[in-house]
Amino acid sequence: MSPNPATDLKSHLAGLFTTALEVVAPEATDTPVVLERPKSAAHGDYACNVAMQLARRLKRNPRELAQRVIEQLPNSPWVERAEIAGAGFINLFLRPEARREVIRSVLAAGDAFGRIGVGGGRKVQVEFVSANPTGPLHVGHGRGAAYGASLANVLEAAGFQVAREYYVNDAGRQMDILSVSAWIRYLELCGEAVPFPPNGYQGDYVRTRATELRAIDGERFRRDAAAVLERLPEAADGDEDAIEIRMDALIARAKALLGEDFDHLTRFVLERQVEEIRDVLSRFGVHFDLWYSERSLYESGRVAQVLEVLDQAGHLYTQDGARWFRSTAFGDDKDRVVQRENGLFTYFASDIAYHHDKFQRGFDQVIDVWGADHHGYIARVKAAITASGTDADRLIVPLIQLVALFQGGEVVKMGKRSGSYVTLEDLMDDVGVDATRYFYLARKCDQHLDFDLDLAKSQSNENPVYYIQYAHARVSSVLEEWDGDRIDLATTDLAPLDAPAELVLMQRLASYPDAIEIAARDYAPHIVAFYLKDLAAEFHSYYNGTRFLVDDEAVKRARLALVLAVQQVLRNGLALLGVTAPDRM
RNA sequence: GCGCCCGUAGCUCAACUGGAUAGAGCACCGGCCUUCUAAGCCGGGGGUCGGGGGUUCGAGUCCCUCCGGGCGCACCA
Repeated sequence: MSPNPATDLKSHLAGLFTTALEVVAPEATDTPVVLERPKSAAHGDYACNVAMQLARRLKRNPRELAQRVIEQLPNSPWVERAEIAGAGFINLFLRPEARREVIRSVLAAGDAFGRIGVGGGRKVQVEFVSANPTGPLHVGHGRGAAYGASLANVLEAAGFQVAREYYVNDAGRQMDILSVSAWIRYLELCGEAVPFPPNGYQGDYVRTRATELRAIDGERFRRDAAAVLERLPEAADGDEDAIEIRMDALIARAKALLGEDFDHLTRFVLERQVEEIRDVLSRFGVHFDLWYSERSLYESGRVAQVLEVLDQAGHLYTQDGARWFRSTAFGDDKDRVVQRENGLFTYFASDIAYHHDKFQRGFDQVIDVWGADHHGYIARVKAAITASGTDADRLIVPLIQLVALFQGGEVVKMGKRSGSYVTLEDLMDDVGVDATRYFYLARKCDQHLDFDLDLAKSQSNENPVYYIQYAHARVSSVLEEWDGDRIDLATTDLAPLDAPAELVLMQRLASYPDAIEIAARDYAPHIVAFYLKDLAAEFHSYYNGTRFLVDDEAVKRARLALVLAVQQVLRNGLALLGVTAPDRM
């Protein structure tokens, strides 16, 4: 059996139209035959608009052409009838036995139903979350996590070979600031009075790191407060520039006083931070194949190497003491600095190296899931990819719009350094993993998201995710009550299924692979969420109007086969979303 | 000022790469539990798809313009 009978059926039907076109419009046989699933079941199983497309080219009446096409359609064992509708649509109605086939397909394929081949085994990388390890994940990161994880699942189901990756920004100044922040908290624990810098990381997790550091390494990193503070530049409250200068001095002082131990401290803090992020994401059902270190790009010399290559190709130049990449030659608004006047590489430089490395690893397509606030960055990264000889269209960047958190009707302000924000962990604990993931996914990623905490917490029972899960649990309950052997249902006679509600459900089941295909094509996992809601709605309606465990054995078994198939598809879809499919609720 | 995203029912959102009468949930009104889970079902009201122009047989969807909201425009990451 083919992994996707629905696709085979579709191409079979398209073939009928192609044949008809050769007779009706031999001069326009190249007109693409597009079959789509009508929104309304009254419009049949498939609709074709080829007559309307032809009408434009041939300047003829579309309904008349549609009639001619229908007359020339070869007979098919699957098609009951074709009819003209609206401006010139040709609607195909499948024979009931053709519709029932989907139940066999679902039950035979099981968890694999909905796995299709459009990806063709191409290698695609999905890099997502990639939040700085300088603090816990917040609700914005949660959205990227839910989106990226489900997108990866969807692509996998669509037949791509998917690698999930987290880029760890473990290099640069913000990492130094984290180290210094932890160090000062540590010094406090040791009894050294060093005032905490206002632009240090204020969160409690920094104190936790300090406590851990002291528990493991004792007073190894202790230095006199006087030595730490000696001749440090002053910074008045509110003088932002002076505060940053003082921080730089503090970083330099820490490195001078600690020597190699500074690096040791940094690695310790980093490791624990990443570990916490990994744990939270794991609890959220989000896993990665690779945690890629930015620092490693420097240590392996890749950054310098890539820049050398760009330089050789004439894409770099020096101005005002800095090294610039001529990104304007590749469509960017302005050229970008890759190496600063002080000799340090910019974040962009390591990102060039990182993307170069991604494509060198053999990915046909690379997907970077970014927050919408990074959109201005796309042009320069694409420019760098083009400059190094790779087709930049192979990089896809879905932008996740920001999440605004509401509580008590007020926007909750969040700041990383101030430590005042609601973490993803808080959200998961309050709302639950299933509801949180569904809530994030139940809208397009480029839609702003107002996350109402009060609503999510107090009315979590009204979340649509329970509606879908409930449908799944109801089937479990029915099957438990029946207490028969499910294996037998896969081969039972389906002929008794002919009620409208049953035909509608079968139609819906048959369109599941289409939903996967569209979701993968558009990088839109929310398509799956909406599909499941529709399927659940049709199931609940069926459930309320029809009793399954009836005396007539043949009818009972046919109905059970149908609802078992519904349950299977619900489970498959929920798995893509990272939501559990409970047997009881 | 320039760029990207968004604007659809009172609220939160869909609308399958231009299709048929723009659909759900929440909220509101009225019904349905002695029968497989009522976290459910059935029915009802509710819309200038931000405004205007254009392309098309056909526009919520594409183009132009204006209005409104968000986010960017560093030798930060």
